[in-house]
Amino acid sequence: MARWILHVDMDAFFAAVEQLDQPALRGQPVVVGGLGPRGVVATASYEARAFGVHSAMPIAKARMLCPHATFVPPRFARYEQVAGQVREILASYSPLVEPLSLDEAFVDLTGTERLHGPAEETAHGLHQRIRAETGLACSVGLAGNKLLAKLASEAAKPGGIHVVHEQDVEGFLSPLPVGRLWGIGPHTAKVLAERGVHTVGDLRDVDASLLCSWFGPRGGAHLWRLARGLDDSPVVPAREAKSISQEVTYPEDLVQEEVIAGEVRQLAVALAARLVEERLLATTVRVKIRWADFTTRTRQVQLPEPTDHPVLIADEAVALLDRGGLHAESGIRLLGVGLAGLVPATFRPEHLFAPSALTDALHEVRSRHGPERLTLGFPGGDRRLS
DNA sequence: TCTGGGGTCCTAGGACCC
DNA sequence: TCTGGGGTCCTAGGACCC
Repeated sequence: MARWILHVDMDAFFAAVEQLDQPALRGQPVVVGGLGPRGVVATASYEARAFGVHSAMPIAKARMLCPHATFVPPRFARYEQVAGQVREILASYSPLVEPLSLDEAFVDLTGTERLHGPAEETAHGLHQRIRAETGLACSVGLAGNKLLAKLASEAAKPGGIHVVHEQDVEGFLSPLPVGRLWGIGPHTAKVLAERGVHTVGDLRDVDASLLCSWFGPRGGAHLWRLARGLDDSPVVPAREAKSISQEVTYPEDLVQEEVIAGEVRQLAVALAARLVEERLLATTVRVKIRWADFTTRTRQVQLPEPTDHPVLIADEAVALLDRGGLHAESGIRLLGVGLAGLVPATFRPEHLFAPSALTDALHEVRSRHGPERLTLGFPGGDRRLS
């Protein structure tokens, strides 16, 4: 069966929410972003974009380009609230909704025709309902897969609907610059440009074997499919986070070792609190450090067993800093701590027994009575330790 | 105008085991 | 004596996304 995938993208989301909540800002240039000396633009309203302001631009430059804009720090809790409203609307059309970020989502409309009518009508209805129920504009793309649906919503901006039918795929893709394709960033775009490939049409004309010689067998095959608008990746509703992290760029570079260790501890403790909140344990601790000259290093270590213990995590993070000579020679602008290898915190042996004592006891019983002898009861059922 | 913060995925090399 | 090949785990870095 032919698929219908819809992509919704809220227009200038953070800025639009600010304009919604503060009517005086409507029709005015608004820039949402970090207001410190090292802040960057998260979202600029269309009025601000007219002055050349765009996402990821240093706030300092945005102030030069558009000094009369209103600059506001982000209010993520509020954006989250509105995003939830939008997700609820989307969920009323299909059980398969995949949020990509706060302001974007895929909806699989395949097979929803009997309930909601043709996909194209659904797209219009959904577009209207978001406007009516949230007061915010969005752009909607509709096509046969995620790759094309996302490109279609971009073509629909601002505030429109764009449908890409199967017979129009080649004509739709050909003139687009390769960098617009999902997965082709600045680096790949540059490598392609050096080889005379600028548009998706150019890319389609490159031999598969040549692409593979440039980007390896996997990368080459991937680009070959992208150029043809081929993508069979499914719309995946909720996915578990694989890692969590927290990092800070300091207004001024840090140089004192004690201060740096203290900051890393603080980040580690905050992350441990998130673990507890989300009922997770972590097995990998990472630190990230960025010097004044922007060189960046990471170090990571595996823990002997999963934990959410703040002191343990903080100790490991600080130890990682010392290992591999991550010191403050030239001043440090960013510190980060990350946790990975996340597992549900349904069972935490370290709180019942000292870990080594537990392990020893298990060995003891097994060696005497055989491996089948010992099982432990879990809150979620009866799983055998191995 | 010096370049955020939250993530995901891929690659490459080394250790280690069989 | 100077030689293997595959599989898996771990670490570090980097590209990419919003």
